[in-house]
Amino acid sequence: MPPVFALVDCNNFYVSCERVFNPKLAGKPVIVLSNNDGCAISRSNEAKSLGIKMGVPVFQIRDLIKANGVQVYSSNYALYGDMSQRVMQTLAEFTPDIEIYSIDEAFLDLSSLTQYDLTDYGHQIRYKTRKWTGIPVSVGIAKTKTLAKIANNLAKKSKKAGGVFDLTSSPYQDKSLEKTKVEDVWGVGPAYSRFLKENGIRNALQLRDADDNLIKKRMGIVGTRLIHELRGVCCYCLDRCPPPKKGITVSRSFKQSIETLNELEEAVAAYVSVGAEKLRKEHSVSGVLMVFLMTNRFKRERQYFNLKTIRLSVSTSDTSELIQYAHQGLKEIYRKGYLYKKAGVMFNDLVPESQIQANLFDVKDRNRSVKLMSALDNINIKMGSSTLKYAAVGLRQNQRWRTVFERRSQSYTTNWDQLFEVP
DNA sequence: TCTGGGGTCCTAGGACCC
DNA sequence: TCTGGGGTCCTAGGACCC
Repeated sequence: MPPVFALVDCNNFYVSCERVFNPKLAGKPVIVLSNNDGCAISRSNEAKSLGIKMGVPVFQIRDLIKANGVQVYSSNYALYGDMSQRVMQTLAEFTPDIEIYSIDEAFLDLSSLTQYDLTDYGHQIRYKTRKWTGIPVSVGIAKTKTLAKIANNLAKKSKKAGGVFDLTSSPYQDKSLEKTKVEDVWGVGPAYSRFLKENGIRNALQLRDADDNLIKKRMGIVGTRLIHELRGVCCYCLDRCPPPKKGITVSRSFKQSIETLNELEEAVAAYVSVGAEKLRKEHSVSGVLMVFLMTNRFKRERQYFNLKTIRLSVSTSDTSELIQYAHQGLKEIYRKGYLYKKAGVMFNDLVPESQIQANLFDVKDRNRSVKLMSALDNINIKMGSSTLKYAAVGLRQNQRWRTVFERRSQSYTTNWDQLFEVP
């Protein structure tokens, strides 16, 4: 049975989430911003038409926003995460062979359904997802994941397609690839794009028919797989249960730069708290902690970046223990006299908590720590996150490092106090 | 004034060992 | 005139993704 994939992709996902709970936004230019309301990271089609580019800093488009009445929202990850779950649950109704690829995308294996009209099936997926969740999606169908990506792009662009495009049955396969710019192919970023164009390869069709050796030499095994996928030879199969995470990072920019070690310690303690909670949710412990800090790379002032790696004698997910290690590392890399713009922690060498290697000289009561952490997590799940937190993150009044979201919508679906109200 | 955050995979080169 | 070879492991950096 030859493989057939569908890629289901939510249209302008964050903006679409906002629209579900605020129907007045339909047909208007809308954007959703990154942390600290910094950059535009999701744009409605109307906003795209105004020329608002992905990732553009919002201060650069102030006038455009004002002149066109662009609706601007801070990001609301609680809302988007919850809406994503609903979309994925809906898609899972169609087939158990589903790979959740990102917050707004999933691959479906349709190999066993080829006796049906797949375009028709795609429309059913679209209809049901819209009806059950309010989120519009596009569906691309093809013999490989890379081709399904291309099909999905065409489904979004073409008016005639109506949001669904089946490349397996299309008589215009070569035309479709020819229409796709090489930089829009999945796996071709700025560096490869430049190289390919230098060699006269401008679209997906030319890439498909390119010389294997040329591609192999500059793009390695990844490039070889890429052109095979374009030829319809499947190199990436469906991953139903993705492997456990290899690392967890928590980092934030500060709206205003900060200078003192004290403030950095608070911020880092807060990031460790978030990361350790993620760690415990995954039932993992970390063996290597890294802490880093940096100045503002967009400024011309004196730059500084430093990172400290700490190997833990016993892997752990205990917040207080990890805060201690992180603070110890931070002290080593902190230099007085710089304006710090960002800091973060990374947990690496993750292993399942059931496989902790004991250390002969360990002095910590591990059982007590596990009980304490699970009590902490339970309270925060029941009463809302950060109901209980470590004093090391400081008092609310003077947290200059705290991320701001000035134009955030309500957590309509995840917070009892902010549920959607029918007027 | 104001510029996000979190991942994966691959490769080259060095250290080390036999 | 002349300085082995091959394997493994680790790390840093590059490239890409959403």
